[in-house]
Amino acid sequence: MPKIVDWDKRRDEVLAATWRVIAREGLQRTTIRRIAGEAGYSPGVLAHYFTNKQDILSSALMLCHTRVRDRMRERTKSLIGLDALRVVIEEALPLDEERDLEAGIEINFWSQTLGNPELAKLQHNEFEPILDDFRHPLLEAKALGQLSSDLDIEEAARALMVLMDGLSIERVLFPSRTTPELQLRMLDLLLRTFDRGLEEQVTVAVESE
Amino acid sequence: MPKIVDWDKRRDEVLAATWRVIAREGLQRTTIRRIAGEAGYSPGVLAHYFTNKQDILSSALMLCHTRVRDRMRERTKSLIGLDALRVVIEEALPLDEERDLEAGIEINFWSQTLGNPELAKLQHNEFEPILDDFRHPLLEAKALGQLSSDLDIEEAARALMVLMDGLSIERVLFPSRTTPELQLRMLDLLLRTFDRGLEEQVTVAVESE
Amino acid sequence: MPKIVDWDKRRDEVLAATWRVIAREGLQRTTIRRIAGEAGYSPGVLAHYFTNKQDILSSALMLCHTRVRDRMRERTKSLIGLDALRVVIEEALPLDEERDLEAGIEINFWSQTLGNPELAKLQHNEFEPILDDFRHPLLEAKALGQLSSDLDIEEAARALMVLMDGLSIERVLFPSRTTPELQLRMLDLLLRTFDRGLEEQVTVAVESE
Amino acid sequence: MPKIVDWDKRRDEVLAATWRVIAREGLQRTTIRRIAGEAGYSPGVLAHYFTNKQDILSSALMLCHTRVRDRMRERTKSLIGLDALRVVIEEALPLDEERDLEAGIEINFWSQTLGNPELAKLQHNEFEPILDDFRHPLLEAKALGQLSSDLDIEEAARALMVLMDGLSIERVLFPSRTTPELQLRMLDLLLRTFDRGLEEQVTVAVESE
DNA sequence: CATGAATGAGTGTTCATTCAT
DNA sequence: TATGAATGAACACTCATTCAT
Repeated sequence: MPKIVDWDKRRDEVLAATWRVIAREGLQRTTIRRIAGEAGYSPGVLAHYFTNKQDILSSALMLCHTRVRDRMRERTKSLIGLDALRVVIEEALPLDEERDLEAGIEINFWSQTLGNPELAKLQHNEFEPILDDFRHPLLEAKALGQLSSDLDIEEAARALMVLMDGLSIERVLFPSRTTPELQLRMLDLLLRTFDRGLEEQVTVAVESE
Repeated sequence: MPKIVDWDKRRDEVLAATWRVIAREGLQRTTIRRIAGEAGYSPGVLAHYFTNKQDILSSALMLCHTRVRDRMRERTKSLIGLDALRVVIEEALPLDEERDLEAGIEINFWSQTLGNPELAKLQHNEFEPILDDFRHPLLEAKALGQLSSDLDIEEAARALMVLMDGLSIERVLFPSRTTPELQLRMLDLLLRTFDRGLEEQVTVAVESE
Repeated sequence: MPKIVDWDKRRDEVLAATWRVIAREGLQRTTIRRIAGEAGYSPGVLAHYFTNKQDILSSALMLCHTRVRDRMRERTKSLIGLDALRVVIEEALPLDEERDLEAGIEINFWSQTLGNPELAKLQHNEFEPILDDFRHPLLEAKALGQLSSDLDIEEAARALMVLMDGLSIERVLFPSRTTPELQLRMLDLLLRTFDRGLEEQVTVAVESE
Repeated sequence: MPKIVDWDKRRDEVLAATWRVIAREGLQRTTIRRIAGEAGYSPGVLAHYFTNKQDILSSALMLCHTRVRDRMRERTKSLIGLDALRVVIEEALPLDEERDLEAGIEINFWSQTLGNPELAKLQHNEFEPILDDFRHPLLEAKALGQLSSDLDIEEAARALMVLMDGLSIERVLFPSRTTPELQLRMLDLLLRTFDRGLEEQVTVAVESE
């Protein structure tokens, strides 16, 4: 009877080790040897579970997205509209250690993506699903009358995505200056513009003159 | 009779070549040999003008910042307040090819920074000056009464910085989906929140009920 | 109750798989894993039937020789002299797909043999038996008066062996230029020199002047 | 003033070392490290003079052909016809240490060629020139009346090529049994068949009955 | 000053072999 | 017996760096 290992469990072990190495050393210094060492295996063993380094890295990035999205789904199960939106965006922002790590992983892949067609394709495939995560609660909220009826959903979703990416890189590069509190203030600033459409604001401003 | 070379000119030539290589090949494939080849020199000559590869890369990043800042200064010489602010932020956003290139360079360095204390230090040193570029016209505009008197300058400056970084990465990763027009709409969305402080908005909203 | 496996059958299965892999991938790309996969077994099982990779390869080469010799024996059972000789040499030449394969296997081992004492010893042990396959029908034919009485059997046998090896490599490297027809013409050229000894030819030539 | 090395001389040094390693270890055990060590350089230096290992090996094979052909040209400068033919074929046969080495190199490449399209193409390109080396003196000799007027030059040239390859592999695998004397006897056997065409032999044979 | 030859460590990857199950 | 997980060395290749010229 041969030794049977849980394939997926091993893969997850290796990917977890990959994350730790990326977070500690940076993606450029993330080598197969270091990953294997971090996971407690010999370098050759990775060949059993991944076709090559690219596979490991792509899987690590996918795992990053998957984890975030799983948490979003989990925490928004019984929420709708603005409540759901807030949870979604809060899961995407680097507000605690776990999400700091995820933000660091993601950012490490950005520059890699530029010269790597395979990673570029993966990132492009992920674009719409991520946007959907924002679009869906936005649509709900608008339907519920929680947001301005003039709100451009596409623009709002992109604004959230830009905020998420901007805060991620600033948190990672300047952690002490990009506290969770600051991030939430920035988020509030943006969300408040959704409340009241631009035209309406202009109208009110004119009236108040 | 020793040949006298223009030290700074040589350095700038090399750094320009470095940019071209980074833009074409990505930072990971940017080698000393390729930089030297691009600049038309032999690999060994770089040792005369830079202490090592790290020095070249750091200098290239500094040059990126310097260029942006020089253009900001040039174009805001005769402007103040909101007009200056707009020029400053537009120089920082990837709205044309030149700034696309600069955004690409910058982003290439982000992941490098994580595992590289020297680069990290450099980035930290750059933090305040960049923020100052936003603070200064904001303060002017506020003093001129162009912005809400309640506006938190620090928060506004950071919000601009976050927007700049967020739009930079999205432009680089998804250029066709992050057009100059979209960027300017996002910028307007943010700037409009500066016009009218949050409390005021709330007040108005309450009044209109 | 332990499972009883047919040892020799398993070995033959593995060796057949080895041939297929060598023919498809070349000896250099012939790995234990690929052989095991081709045979439908796990990599580790080969250790039960062979001491190591070298053993597998040596056995595969032996099988190549054995097959040729078995066919020779089978087809020459009721033949003697020149008739037997022709069958023997035709079995050894790459005149059809099966023998093309065998020639390819053999040639793959040639270069391996040079740096591999074990294979070298095996090839040396095979030298005399192969030569015997030619010697025996040659002796018969000479005794039957089918060949020149001056014929040096040793030289003739070696000439056949050289022809066989030369045609094998040319067939494998340049198949379209080394057709079965060409091979048979070359064979006839050689066999005709056996018919009439050299001295006799010279004599005739002198007489005809 | 930089250190200037003779590029071609270095390449030849490396190729000579490559030959020695191939002859000693076999092509499969011929690694870049071993070649570099044999040449007295560090492994990395080979990258200066060759694009990759394939380049080294292809060049080594080409050098093998070039050397043989150069010697042929040199030694046949003042010879024509049968005299030239004999020199040509003797330069191609492994009759001394130098040509033993060349034969060993050539044979090592045979099996490699099978799974290597680049080498295969090189071998195919070499086919006709090699054949020409035999064709040319054969045509001369025929024109001079030194060979049978019925001789098929194409067939004769191929027969010489087959003999050369066959004797090469036998010399390399069984050096003690494939002495220069034996090789020359085999060569004479073949050359004599060129003297007197097949039809003539048959005619004479019939007449003598 | 400038060259480019040379170094040697480090990369991803492959693979024969071992061995606990 | 049979499995396939695991090892660790070897591979070709890349590259920052050094240094004699």
